[in-house]
Order: sequence, then structure tokens, then C-alpha cells
Amino acid sequence: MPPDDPRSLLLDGLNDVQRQGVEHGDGALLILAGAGSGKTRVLTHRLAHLVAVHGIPPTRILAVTFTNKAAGEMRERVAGLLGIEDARQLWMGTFHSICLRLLKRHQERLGFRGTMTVFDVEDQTSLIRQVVKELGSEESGVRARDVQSTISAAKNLMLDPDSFEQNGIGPARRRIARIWRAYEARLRAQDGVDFDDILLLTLRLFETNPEIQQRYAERFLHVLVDEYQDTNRAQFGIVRRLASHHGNICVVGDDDQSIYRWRGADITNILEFERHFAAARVLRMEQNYRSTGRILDIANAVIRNNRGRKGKTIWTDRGQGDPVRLHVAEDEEAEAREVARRIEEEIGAGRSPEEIAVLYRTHAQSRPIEEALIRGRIAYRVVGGVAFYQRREVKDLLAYLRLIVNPLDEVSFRRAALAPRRGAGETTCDRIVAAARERDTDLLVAAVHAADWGVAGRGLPALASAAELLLSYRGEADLAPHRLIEEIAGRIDYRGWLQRTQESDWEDRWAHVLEMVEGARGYGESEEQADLAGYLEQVALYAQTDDLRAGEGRAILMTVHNAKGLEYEVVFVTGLEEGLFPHFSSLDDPEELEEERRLFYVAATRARQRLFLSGCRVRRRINFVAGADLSRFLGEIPREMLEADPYAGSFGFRARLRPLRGRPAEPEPFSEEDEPIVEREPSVVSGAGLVARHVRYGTGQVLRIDGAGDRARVEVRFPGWGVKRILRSYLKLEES
DNA sequence: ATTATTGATTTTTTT
DNA sequence: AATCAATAAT
Repeated sequence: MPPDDPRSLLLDGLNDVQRQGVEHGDGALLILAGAGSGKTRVLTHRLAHLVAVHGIPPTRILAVTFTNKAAGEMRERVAGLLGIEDARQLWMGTFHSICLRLLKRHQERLGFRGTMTVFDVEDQTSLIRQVVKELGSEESGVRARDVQSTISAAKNLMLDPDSFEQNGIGPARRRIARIWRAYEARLRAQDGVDFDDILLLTLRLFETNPEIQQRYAERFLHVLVDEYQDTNRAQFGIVRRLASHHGNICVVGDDDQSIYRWRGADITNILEFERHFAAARVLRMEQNYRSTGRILDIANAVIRNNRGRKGKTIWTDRGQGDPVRLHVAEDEEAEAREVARRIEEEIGAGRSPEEIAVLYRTHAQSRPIEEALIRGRIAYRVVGGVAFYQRREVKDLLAYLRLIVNPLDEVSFRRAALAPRRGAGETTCDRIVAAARERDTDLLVAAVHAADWGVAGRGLPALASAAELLLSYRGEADLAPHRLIEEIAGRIDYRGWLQRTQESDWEDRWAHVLEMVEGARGYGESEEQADLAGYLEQVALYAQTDDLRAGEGRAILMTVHNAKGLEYEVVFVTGLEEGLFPHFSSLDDPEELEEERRLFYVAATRARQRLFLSGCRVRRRINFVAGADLSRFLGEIPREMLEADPYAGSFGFRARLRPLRGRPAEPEPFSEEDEPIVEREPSVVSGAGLVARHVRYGTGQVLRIDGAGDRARVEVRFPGWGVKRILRSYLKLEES
């Protein structure tokens, strides 16, 4: 073969299994790709191979990735192998972005009138709150947030309100089904879709229009899905249908890295792949090219304790590497100081900061670490947290933009009407919305003409002129999104409004608006035809890690979930305590506990060179101080695999292991004779016989007290009020 | 009718 | 700490 022959180029430097993955032609293929086994390489080379060697037109290949950033990177790599033109033609993106594209193409079939608008969780919740209000008193008292998550969970199981209602009994379920129906109706009436709908409606599009399904099934000669272990039932249905004609379905994933069960991901999709797709070929990539032997030993030692897995052991021939260190700190601040100290040490030894990541289970853990890094003058960056596009000030302005594109969007209308305040309130909004529905017109038109129609309201004129402003932009489709944001923010004097709120961080908020303008400018430059609708779509489907750029010279802080698919030279896994990692909510469910264990596995395998594990003995949580046992995952690691700090032992380090229900015995803790040195107050104190007095509820019987001191929570039965849980500091306690 | 204030409630992960 | 609902004040 000549050296520039695509065949040799695309197989160069690949191991045997990887080559098989690249060269596999027709038929179903499952690539079980262990962490760090070079799956991205296989995927990109496979894509290039399909085009260059098999002659498949790029437009007829569909590749689904987990984030849009991953899609972008893969596209770039394919472009490097094939050329830019071919790479651009590939269908590539997340399920959500690809499905939204399909939905928009066929939206008239689904009954959408204007511009389909994506509602995020906050939009959904606010619409549900509205719907509850409109349904009247019988539905009041439910928490909109709870209803939202229940509906979303049900949609993830592919239920509709009817099947949801029949799936169980009870007034709560009937009530939610009723709210759900009303929510769905209102959502459709304003051309809205929520995240779950994007997938469900795609399925429905295929189900009710077999010819459309057939068209795409024939069109895509090959379908590739990355991170298959985190697909849900709807996504499986979509994949199955798209692959139904040619049968060329290639999925890549790792059952040990499935970490989105709580969001509907169904691990059986990957576990049962061979049953779902006849004559599927299975390739196992277990050789790891990322981490040192010691890091892999630890990851393997922990994940071995899971039952629901295909079972594999990743290995490397790159040597043992540096010891994995464990540090047990007194509290979270000490832990943070230690992390900062180690980072300083690494940087001092010539490591550049962007090769370092600090991982944690929950966003709340970032604060002490940030403070320690600031004190140590270490540049860092936090991924996620309050996602940028979820910020109040950003969402306010997005509401204006959304109204230009979709003037039926009531959620955005109400939001924009109230920010800035212009003398019109909720009641005026209600009236305008009602008038618009009544006259079957859109909200901007209704706002402008409301006064003529006899709608009253002090702030109406101001609202009407804001609506006119937005209407005037409707014709100017060629105005770049970032110019639009600037102009609108100026015309409504958004900066002045922020200032008037007198919040201490109003300047930060305004800075976010300016940052948003820059983001929109960047979007305009990167897209060929950058219009407002496209910008809003991109923003709606934006992932927290999508804007993560390497080489900023800053250490990265993020949740383990966000770290999926990433790798760093040095990784800190922090907060390894029972109740935090694994998290409380998983402790009584063996399956959720296994998911936490997979999460630990993902965390550990992000590290290339050095891995630091840490936890603390006492952690301050919002309302109380929790004495913490170390994570059981640490107990699953043979002691000789860890290098604990000398003083970790002097704290009486031991992992307290609770027996798991229905599972084989856990590995032994490190040492039985180690006793915890710090005595903790018992977390539950019997409060029997006490009487509590409350300013509002009067006197009541104390049922129990959780925690100690003024921050304890007391459960009290107040005659006429029922049982309340109240902070002890709000109560007077007396012997009865 | 609108805005400001108070009081209560919450603990996870996010496309 | 931050967000939301109920209540008070304008």
C-alpha cells in the first residue's frame, strides 16, 4: 500500500481491536470501550474510513455525540483526516440538536404554527405554575418544581398523561395528570417544546408518518452513537428506527460509565444491545492509553463491586506511575487548603494549570476550594454551577429575543414584561394573555392594542411601547443577534434597571449581559447563516461543558458528571465521604449506589498521571455540620494501593461500611481496631415530653429533634397546624 | 394593583 | 445561601 493510501493512513497506529472497529463494514456493531481506550480515535477514523474507503457520502452518515462540543471536536478531527468539505456534510450532533432539526423540518405535520421554541426547566416550571393557577383552587398547593420533575420523569419513561394516571392510583397522581394535560395544551398553543418533547415528538413523527421514518432510515446508510450507555428509551427508539432499513448501527459506550440513570438513561440499552440488534458484533477495548497502572488498579478495585455490568478490567502497559494519594482533612476548608497546596506544588514543578482538574460530587463543594485557590493565587475556572444561560439577567434578555421570533411565547412575555418593571404587573399580563387568546392573535399585537380593547392597567402604555419595539425588529431578520441584544438592552435601559435593584452584584450581572453579547457575536462569526432563531436554538441546547476550552492557563473545577469524556494530567477527587460521594439519596437503593460507584470510576479514570483522593471528617452543610465517615469506595480499595498522608492515620482513618441490602459481603475496612477519635453529638435526640412554643403556631408537642444546637431541626405537632419541621432557633422549648 | 418584606423550605447530578 | 410563597405596606 502506498503511504498516502487512505487505508493505511486511517489504520496507522491503531491496535488490533481498534482496527476492527474502524474496518467493520455492514451490520450492527457494539464497541465496549473502556475509559481511555481510544474510542474517540476509533470513531473518527471509522467515520473517515466509511467515507474514504467505502465511498459512503458524508451526507448519509449520522453520528450522535453526547455534547455539541464533542460533535465539534469530532468534526474537526474528521476534517483533518478527510478535508473540511466532507466533514461539514456529516450529520453530527447530540440527540437533542439532531432531533430538533428533524422536527423543524416537519413541524407542520406536528401542528406547529410558527417558530418552535425550546422551553428549559425553568420555563417549564413557570408555565406549570401558571397552569396550576389557572386550574384554580383544587390544584393549588402543589410545588411547580415537583410537578415538573415528575412530568419529566414520566416522559422519560415514555408515558403520556393517561398512561401515567393508569400506572398508579391516588389523588396526587390524578392531580399531576390533570396539570400535565393542561401544561401540554398550553405548551403546544405557544409552539413550545420541552427537552423531553424533542425526543418524544421525533418518535411520534416517525410513528405517525411511516414514510418520513422510511425516508430517513433509507437516507442514513450508517448510524453511529457515542456514549451509548447513557441513552434513554426514547433515544433507543429513535436509533432503532433510523437503523431499521440498512441495519448499520454502530454504538460505542462503557456500561461502567453510565451515570445518567436519574435522567432516564437506561443501562439495559447497552447491556442488551446484542438482543436488540440481530447478529451484532461486539468488540471490547480494554487497553487503556490514558492512565498509569496505579490509577487503573484503583478504578478497577472499586468498579468490581458492581453487579449490573458486563464485566471488564482495563489495563495498561505504561507502567505503575506515581502513587495515588489519599488525604483526610479535618473539615472542608482544610481539604481545600490541601488541594490548593498540592496544585501549587504541581505548578511549581512545571505543570501548567490547565492540566489540572478538581472534581466533586455537587456544585456546592466548589466554594471552599475556590476560596483556597484564590488565597493561593492559583488561576482557576469553574464549569457549570449556575449555568450561564440560566442566569436571571441573561434569561431576561433572551425572553425579549424569543418574543421577536415567537410572539406566542407566554412564558417569555411575562418575563420580559416584568423586567424591567414598568408599572405593569402580573394582573396586567394575565389580561393581555387572555385578550390574545380570545382574539386569536399574538402577544405583541395584543399588548399594543390592549388599551383599545378595553383592557385596563396602569402600566399598559409602557408595556405597549416595549411590544412595539420588539415588533419593529421582526422585519429586520438580517440584524445580527449580538447587535439585537445590545440595542434592546439599550432601549429598555436594562443596565439602569439592574442598578436600581440595588443588588450588590448588579455590576456583575451587567457584565454577564456584555458577555452574552460577546457570545452572540462569536456565534454570528462561526455560523454561515447566523439568524436569531438559530442563536436561540443553540443557546437552548447549550451544555455546560460546551464552552470549555483548553489552554486557558487555569485549573478546572467541575462536577464528576461534567468531567465525563474529559482527561487531565492531574486529577483531584474530593469530598469522598459517605453521604456525599456516594450521595445520601443513593444509600437505600442498591441500583443508585451502583451508579455512584460508576461515578467514582469515571472520576478516577479522568487522570493521566496523578490522582489525589480526599475527604474530610466534618463537613458543614447548609443547616448543620455533618460528621462524615469516609466513602465506602475508599474501603473498597486495598490499603497498599493508596499512599495516605501520615496524619491521615493519626485521625483514626477508617471507612465505616454499612452492609448493603442483598449484596455479597463488602470488602473489609482497613483496620478494625481503629476507632473514630472525634466524638460526635448523636444526630437524633429524643424530644419526647418537650413542649415547643412558636410565634405563629403557638404551643405544640415535640416529636423529635434532628441535630444539635440552635441549628437543629425540631418536629412539632401544633394543634390545628399539623406537624411542622422548624429550626430550633425559632422555638422556645420547655419541659411539659 | 404593585412592590417590599417576611417567613418557610430546601439538601445531586443536566441535555 | 438562595429561592419561593404568603403577607404587609404602599
